[in-house]
Amino acid sequence: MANRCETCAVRHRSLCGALEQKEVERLSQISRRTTIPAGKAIVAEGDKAVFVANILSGTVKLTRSLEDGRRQIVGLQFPSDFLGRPFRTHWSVQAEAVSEVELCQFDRKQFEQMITDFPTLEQRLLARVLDELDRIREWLFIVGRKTAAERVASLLVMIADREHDAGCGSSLHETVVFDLPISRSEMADCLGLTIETVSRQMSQLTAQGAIDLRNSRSVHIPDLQRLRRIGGLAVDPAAI
Amino acid sequence: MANRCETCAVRHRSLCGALEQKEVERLSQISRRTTIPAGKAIVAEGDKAVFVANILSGTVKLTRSLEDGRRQIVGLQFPSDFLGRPFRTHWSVQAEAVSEVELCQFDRKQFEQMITDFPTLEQRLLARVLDELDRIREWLFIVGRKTAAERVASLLVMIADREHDAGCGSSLHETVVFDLPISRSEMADCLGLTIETVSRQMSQLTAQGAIDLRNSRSVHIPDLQRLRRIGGLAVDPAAI
DNA sequence: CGATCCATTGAGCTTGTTCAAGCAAGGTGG
DNA sequence: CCACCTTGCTTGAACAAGCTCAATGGATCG
Repeated sequence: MANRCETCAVRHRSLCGALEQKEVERLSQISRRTTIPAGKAIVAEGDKAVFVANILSGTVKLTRSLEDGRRQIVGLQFPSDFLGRPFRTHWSVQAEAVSEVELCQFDRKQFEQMITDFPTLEQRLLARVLDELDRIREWLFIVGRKTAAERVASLLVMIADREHDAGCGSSLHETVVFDLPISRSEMADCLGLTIETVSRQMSQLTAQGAIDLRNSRSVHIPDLQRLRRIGGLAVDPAAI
Repeated sequence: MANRCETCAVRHRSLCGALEQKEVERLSQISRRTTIPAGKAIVAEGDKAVFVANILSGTVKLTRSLEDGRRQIVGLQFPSDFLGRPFRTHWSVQAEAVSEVELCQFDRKQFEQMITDFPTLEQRLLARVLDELDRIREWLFIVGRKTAAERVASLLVMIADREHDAGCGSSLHETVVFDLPISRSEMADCLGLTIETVSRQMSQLTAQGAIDLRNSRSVHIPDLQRLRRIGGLAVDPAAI
């Protein structure tokens, strides 16, 4: 398997998209694919950071929790996202597979060497981390200051955006249909709410006609802009 | 003023600490010092990103807000912290001077060029952004899942930690005295609470003897570990 | 068909908000 | 120097958003 990167589904959207042919080859040599079953922890808070990875498929949640069971999801990651902490010896969050997850792993130290050798890689990583910082700041705002209804609407919009993030500047009043990658309990942990409150808000959004649930996971959004408005979000999709 | 960096108060703690003599000189040439009075906005959400900066003195708050007045502080920055968004054309948050602030500004594009030319600078920046990501994830957890009392205690601990972050591994049960850089209203905006709730919690912490207020800004913490426990934080200072 | 796992719904309660008043410290001007 | 504001903090009482506890409903799976 000289260069499986050539057939990688997320090759161009991921970090690796920055690299030249020759560089990809070197990266390919230190990569290792793994599959993690749904629900399994990938790493725990405090674990030694031995690897970093690109997500090839599936959804990963990053969580922090207290001994008494309170839990907060501090990051949701999707295919092509980068998972890991270069230049850090330990994980500061737990990472868990929400669905079955395929990873393209690299030994952390070797990856750090790659970063040092290939500035384009480092710049792309920096840009990604800055993006993530933006997103989590937005998230902090949502959790800190929005009502339950606004939070749930915001989460749905965010997931809808990230699910088909390819075409971004699409038309107003667009219709979106997608499967929620996460359960009600995980939605609650994202939003700093309880399951029950999330459920009630979902029901209310349904009653208002802002969303339409085929089953509890399958969401139909007839008018994304309207949901954005309910969530108190900028109506301009580019603002994210 | 050939090289004012030599006398820079935050030289070694800031990004620039990574640089060689020759590099510092080049950076020095593109730097410009400015002073911003307390309470004044440095940049607004959506502003063009024309500069980045190191904070030399003072405290900066990063905020996001809704038209109806709801506001959330999504970052507090102190001397030696880096302020700005390299590789981004616009600001995604408002930055405001909490106290009078001195900045060491660089033209964004020139700074980006420096980053590209000096990998050590880029790596140090990356490490900083990763640190900030960690901190804000911790923050999201606090705002999403902790009670008012825990939030206020956590904030006090965080500020105490950052105020005299020099000596970190100091003794248990240590005593700390410091001035709050922020008002009650800003504390509330950090924590997703109201002024009144913050005030009540401060009173309660005082009643419990966990803190001691000379005046509303001057905080005496007789036992930092105890306050950590009240805040539901790990008792190990290194865990941050 | 029961068993299990989520999700939904209801009723009452708690925490933190809202609204309103009071208080202390620091100007300002007569 | 003292009345008068202003500003920021504190405190109280009533209220409401979201939580807790409990019951019910619907899938899916052996």
